[in-house]
Amino acid sequence: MKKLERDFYHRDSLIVAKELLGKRLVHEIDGKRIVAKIVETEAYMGVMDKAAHSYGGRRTPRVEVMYGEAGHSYVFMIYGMYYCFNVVTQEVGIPQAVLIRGVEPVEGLQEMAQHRFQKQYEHLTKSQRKNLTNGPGKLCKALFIDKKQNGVDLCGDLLYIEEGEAENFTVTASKRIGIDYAEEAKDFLWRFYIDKNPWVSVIDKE
DNA sequence: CAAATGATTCGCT
DNA sequence: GCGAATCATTTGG
Repeated sequence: MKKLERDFYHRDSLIVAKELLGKRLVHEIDGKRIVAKIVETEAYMGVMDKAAHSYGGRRTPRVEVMYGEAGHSYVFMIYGMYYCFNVVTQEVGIPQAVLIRGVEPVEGLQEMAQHRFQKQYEHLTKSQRKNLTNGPGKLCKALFIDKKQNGVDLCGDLLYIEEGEAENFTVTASKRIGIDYAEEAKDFLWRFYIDKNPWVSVIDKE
C-alpha cells in the first residue's frame, strides 16, 4: 500500500480528519509491522479552538511540534497514565492537529494483545478483544506509542500511515469527547467516525 | 446494566 | 499546586 505523503497532511484539520478514516496506521517494531485501520478521529483547530492545547496561540515546549511541519506526530500524556496520538496538520506556524481516537486491529494482533494485556490473543476475553484499541489511550498502548514517538516524522519508515482497501462506508460527524471545559467549542461537530464500526470509542444515540 | 470513583504523572501558572 | 483530548474497576439497582 502507498504511504501518505506530506501534501496529505498539509491541509486543514477538518479535511484531514475526515480523510484519515479507513487509512492504515503502521508502526514497525523490530522489523515487525503492527497495522490498524483508523475508524475514529477528532479535529483540533488551533488558535480559535478552545479545546485545543494551542488555543489562542499558546506556545509552550509541549505544543511546539504542532507549530512545525505537517505530517509529524504529536503525542502527549493525559491523566498521568495514558498517551494520545495526534497527527500535525497545516503549514508551519499554524498549530492544528488530528487526534486518532479509535482503530481496528489489522496486523500484529499477537503483539497488541501481549503489550496491552500480557496475554496471547487467543486467551483474551470477548470484552478484552473489543477493548483492545477502541479509545485514544488504549490504541497507543496496543500500538507501542508513547512519549518517545512525539515529533516523529510520519513520512519516515517506522511510524506512518498508508492507503487502505477501497471500501464504502458512511462517515458520521459528532461532538468531540472529554472537552467539557471548552465552552461553546465542545458542541462543534469535529469528531468523525465510520458508522457502525465496532471499534469506535463512543457511539452517539439515535 | 449504568454510574461513580480512583489511579498517577507532567506541564504549566 | 492543579487539573487534564482516559480507562479499569467497583458499586448499586
